[in-house]
Amino acid sequence: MPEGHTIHRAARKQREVLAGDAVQASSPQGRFADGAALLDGRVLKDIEAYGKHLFYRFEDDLLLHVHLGLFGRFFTHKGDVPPPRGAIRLRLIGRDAAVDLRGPTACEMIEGDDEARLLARLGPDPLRADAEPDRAWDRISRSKREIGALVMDQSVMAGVGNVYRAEALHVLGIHPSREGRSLSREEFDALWATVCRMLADGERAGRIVTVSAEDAGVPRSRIPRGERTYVYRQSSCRSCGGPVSSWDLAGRRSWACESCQG
DNA sequence: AAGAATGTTATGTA
DNA sequence: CTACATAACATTCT
Repeated sequence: MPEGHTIHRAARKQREVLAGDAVQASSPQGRFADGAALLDGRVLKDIEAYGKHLFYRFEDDLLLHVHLGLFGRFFTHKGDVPPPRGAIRLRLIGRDAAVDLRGPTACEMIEGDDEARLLARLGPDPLRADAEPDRAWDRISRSKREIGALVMDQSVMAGVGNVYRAEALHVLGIHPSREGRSLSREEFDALWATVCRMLADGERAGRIVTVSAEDAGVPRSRIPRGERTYVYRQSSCRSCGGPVSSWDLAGRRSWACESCQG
């Protein structure tokens, strides 16, 4: 479910309801019991998102790293906290709400230079004010790899996933199979700006809607499920109506309109 | 009800 | 060293 926008949104929302106070931490399913025991009763000082990674900073320099992976999800309970059902890896209960975590790829206590090592593997994050897009340009402009593989490579830029890769390249008319080094600086700048806009938009809306209201013919908030993207999981292009081809690119399904992105 | 999916990493092969 | 493929792992939905 998550690309970078989901992660940043979770950080912001959870910061509002959890940060600044002691939290009650538990791992009802047991797999994270040791970590939860360490965190229980401590003050959660801040939550920070970087790409698709989340860092929970607790008092006494305790640091929790969470990565949702493909299936991970948060559930927030306001008011009464229901008894845990199923495989909840982590439950944090704060003053205003409780947050459950299920299905993460990573939910672990880290220390020392673990955080620095993780961050060193990440490219600039379009949702962060401190992002340095030139770092992404350096990689892309020198690479023979396909641009569709590069934009999803978290060490090139952090936060873009399979939906935004398809959609961002589509609106710019760039075919995912083009070599990274074939992009002009202008094309890269437009790509970066588009990815920034799309991710920020997704964070605000809480879901991915790349189709414009004009193209959809209805307000963006009312576009039906399955019609919110131009080419991602589409058989025909929602922009020009032409056929959309799909194939495997860097281990994930990729979509492109051969007419718009020829 | 099998299979795909808004992801990453470790490992093997060329 | 680079590139690419495969497997592994997490869970929900159709």
